Amino acid sequence: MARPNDEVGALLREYADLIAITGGDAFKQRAYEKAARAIRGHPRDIGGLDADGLRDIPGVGASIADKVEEYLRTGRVQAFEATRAAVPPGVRRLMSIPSLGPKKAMALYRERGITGVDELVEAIDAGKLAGLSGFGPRTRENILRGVAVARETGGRMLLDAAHDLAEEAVNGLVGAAGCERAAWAGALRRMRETVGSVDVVAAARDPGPVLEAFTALPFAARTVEAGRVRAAVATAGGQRVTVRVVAPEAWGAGLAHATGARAHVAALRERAARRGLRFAPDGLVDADAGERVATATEEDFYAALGLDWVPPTLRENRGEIDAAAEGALPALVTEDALRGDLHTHTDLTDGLAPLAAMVEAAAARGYAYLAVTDHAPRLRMQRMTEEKILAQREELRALERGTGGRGTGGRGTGGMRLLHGAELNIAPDGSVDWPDAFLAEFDLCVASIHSHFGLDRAAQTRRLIRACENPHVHVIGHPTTRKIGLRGRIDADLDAVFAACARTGTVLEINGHPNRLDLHDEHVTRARRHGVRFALDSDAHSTRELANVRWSAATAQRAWLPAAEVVNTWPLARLRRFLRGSG
DNA sequence: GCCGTTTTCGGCCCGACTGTTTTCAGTCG
Repeated sequence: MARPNDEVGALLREYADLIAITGGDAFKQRAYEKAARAIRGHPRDIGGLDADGLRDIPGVGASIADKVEEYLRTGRVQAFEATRAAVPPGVRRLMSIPSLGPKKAMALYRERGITGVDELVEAIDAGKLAGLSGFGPRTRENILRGVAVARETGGRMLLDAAHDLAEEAVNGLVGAAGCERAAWAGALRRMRETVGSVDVVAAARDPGPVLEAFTALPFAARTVEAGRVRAAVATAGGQRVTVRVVAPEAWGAGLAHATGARAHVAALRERAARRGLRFAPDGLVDADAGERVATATEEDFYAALGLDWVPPTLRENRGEIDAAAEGALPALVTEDALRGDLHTHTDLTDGLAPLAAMVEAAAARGYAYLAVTDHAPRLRMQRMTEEKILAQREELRALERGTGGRGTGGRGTGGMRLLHGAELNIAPDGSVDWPDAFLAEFDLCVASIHSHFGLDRAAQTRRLIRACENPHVHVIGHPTTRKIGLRGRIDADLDAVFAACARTGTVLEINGHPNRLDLHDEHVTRARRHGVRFALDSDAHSTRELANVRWSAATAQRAWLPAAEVVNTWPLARLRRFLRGSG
């Protein structure tokens, strides 16, 4: 893990789980969870902080600060070791299956000796859970379904984790002897929603020293493969990172080969063959002359095949090669084109940063506007009230005027405009929080499903369509509610929902949280056919997470989406007109 | 274990749903 904040967050989270599994104090467990979240979302790198500095992070007190300091100094925490030893690591992993919490995970271990997911599935198949209290047929079914969802991602990395690892690999390689350049490729560069292995390409005359440097990088726990021009390592967490070294004059072809999906590469290879060229991982070669065709850049490579350069997010063989041949590739929406974010949270509900900090961070991104959309009351745990959200509105207006806000010193927003909103909850019947008159006072409302994921198709479809038809609902947040590796999509007739969105002018969100990416690219493609408009949102719960729109933009690109169809690329005046229903 | 404009102890995020129970524990958002 690249960032100490993430590493320490994971450590504290692990300890919180272990407290829960071993039946420790629930408030202590919560304290560790809270500290883990606070450290992960902390805007500054904690690597250089001492115990005093750590204590300034809300949720981190003397005890946790000392433990974190010990960890940063020594790589371990003495006080955690005993608890760790009492629970096999696989038992904790059982908790990642929906419907299995700490109590059930521990029961499986104590009563049946189960210490991992595979063992659990075997035990269910063999009927070994019979008679175990709390594991009736429905629970066993839910477990098997949960495992199936988890296996779909099968240990693949989410985009943010893959990206951090890739950056670390590339940064480590560019300093290696003789390495002229290095870049990440593969599924990550195409921004597929999950990444099986992080693939890096390096350019060098002599591959030896580069490969040596690669297998010696700090994250490389063991070497999986060590060839003449290729190497692969696994991290301590079992994540795979590969590198291929190509000659500098073959850089373009090598990078393209390592980036494209198999079908894209195969189509390029055929195209090359028709031109008397051979496209291989190590470059492009004139088949007759046996001479390498220089491709110093990817543009050179695609040009050699008579093609425009294809953006990596399109390299899936979904028509991009024909489009590139005809000069008809689409102008894709980019992260830079975004003028604002329409779905963000503050510490008024479950966000980590105060309103003023979120505003400041959004302004630093160069946004022209920001919508603040904290949770509404039906998400009970967030304890939202009319009074609290109205007080937030006051604070927000004051910030915009440059006359206040907690700890801002009246700095205001640097010209960025603020939209006051909320993330409403779509009830099973399709209704949302708060009466119409109250909703009418918001600038923008996102509405999302946060409960009753198991309704049948007809009910779920009706539910979403009714939410679309609500004139106060502007955006449907994370429309299918899937969480990658954790929870499947709700069952709904999405085409009917998309049609309702188009008819009512309701925007569909492309949520950039790396474990959501919802809508995902294929549904965006489908929704486009109905004429729907989209919002690329971060769903940020901390200042750092505002950057999640990077993954939203990538997902949108994979659906060939142009900026014109993304409402938060529009100037505020046009966005407001659209929200009011006058398009 | 954290926290404090009701403060150094005694609270802490609430309540619905689910599957299983026969009156509720566990899980989740």
